Amino acid sequence: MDVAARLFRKKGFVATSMQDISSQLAIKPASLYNHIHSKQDILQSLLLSKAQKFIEGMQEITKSSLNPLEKLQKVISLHVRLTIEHTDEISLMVGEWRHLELDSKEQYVKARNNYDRSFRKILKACVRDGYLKDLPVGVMLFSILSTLRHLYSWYDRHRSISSIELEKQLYQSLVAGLLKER
Amino acid sequence: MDVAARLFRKKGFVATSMQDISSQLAIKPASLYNHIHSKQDILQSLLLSKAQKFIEGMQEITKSSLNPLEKLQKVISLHVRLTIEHTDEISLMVGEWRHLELDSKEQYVKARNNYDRSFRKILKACVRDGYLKDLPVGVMLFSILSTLRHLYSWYDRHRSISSIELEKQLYQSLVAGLLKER
DNA sequence: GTACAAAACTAACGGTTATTAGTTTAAAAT
DNA sequence: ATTTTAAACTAATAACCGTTAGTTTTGTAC
Repeated sequence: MDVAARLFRKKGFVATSMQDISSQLAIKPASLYNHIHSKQDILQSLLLSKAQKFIEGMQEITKSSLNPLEKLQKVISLHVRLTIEHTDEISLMVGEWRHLELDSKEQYVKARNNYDRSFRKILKACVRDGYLKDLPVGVMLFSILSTLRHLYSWYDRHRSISSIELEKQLYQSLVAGLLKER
Repeated sequence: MDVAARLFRKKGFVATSMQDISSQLAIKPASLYNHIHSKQDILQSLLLSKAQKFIEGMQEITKSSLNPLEKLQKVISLHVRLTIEHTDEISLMVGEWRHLELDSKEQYVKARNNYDRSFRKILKACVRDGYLKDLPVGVMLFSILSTLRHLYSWYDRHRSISSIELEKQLYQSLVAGLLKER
């Protein structure tokens, strides 16, 4: 799975052949089928398992008793942690999910929409409770989310940074500027 | 080229066959070759021509006599304009450039690096001249740039918004929070 | 040492791919 | 009306794809 994830990321799912994967493992393509059911199955496992981690992380944050701003901070922290731990797979969540088929695709999209909705709720709560300036939440959400989603590409070029430092800088860039002076 | 761009965006370059393209045009796959040299050529034309537009836009801004903050504003405006005018092609610049081959790939990467460097210079100048808070410019650049680069996906779901309104909201979300009070 | 299971192998399958060569039709120019 | 040019066509090619079936090797448990 790790080899596949790395290759899918580098070449894309469709451009990666079973031959590519098997040769990295020093076995024949057909031998792969002793371990997996299909190429599509690899993608599904990779994507759905990581999507699940985001959902779980978000659920934990949502049902906590933190204030909205602290929740927002926790979400950033969640993205940073998962990005560092599963860089390749996260990159697939951005670029290769459209090659999922049927049920798995539907399932994935549903999970992502659900996640986005939770994120939006937190932002709205931040505005409602006076933590953030009263700006249109749509572009605000998009801006924060697209930065967090593509973090893997930045992290690749700055692997030496600590997760704590990265979280701090992201908070500075994404959130601190939107704080309401109180 | 428009049909190809739309299909490349929807299904990905590799997953899009010449059959896919030709059938949308109601001709046979082989007939395409009266107009183009290869599938790869389509991608090259699409990507390099739009990359050129970004380079040109950035050059014009760079050599203008505006102050750094105004330049930053102009760059946002450039992204918004090109995103609205060439939504499909811009999406390819994010997701399909890795399927470029040899020279064209090198050329594309070089152009993008060059663009990023110019962007960074503007940001640094903003900090130097006291327009923006003195934060690490790396994450700041990444955050702004990744939002602007993926704007096409947001724009798709909000096509009714005016470019001026979009620019204003982006400025609010991305830059206003980083302004130094003076 | 023998039995069993896991995981490798070879060989082959039908299907799709981008592309070419050669030919015919349609449109435009003279 | 004739010539020229552009753009469609048919047919074929070689390469590669994911996957299956059947077989052999390898490692483990008794």
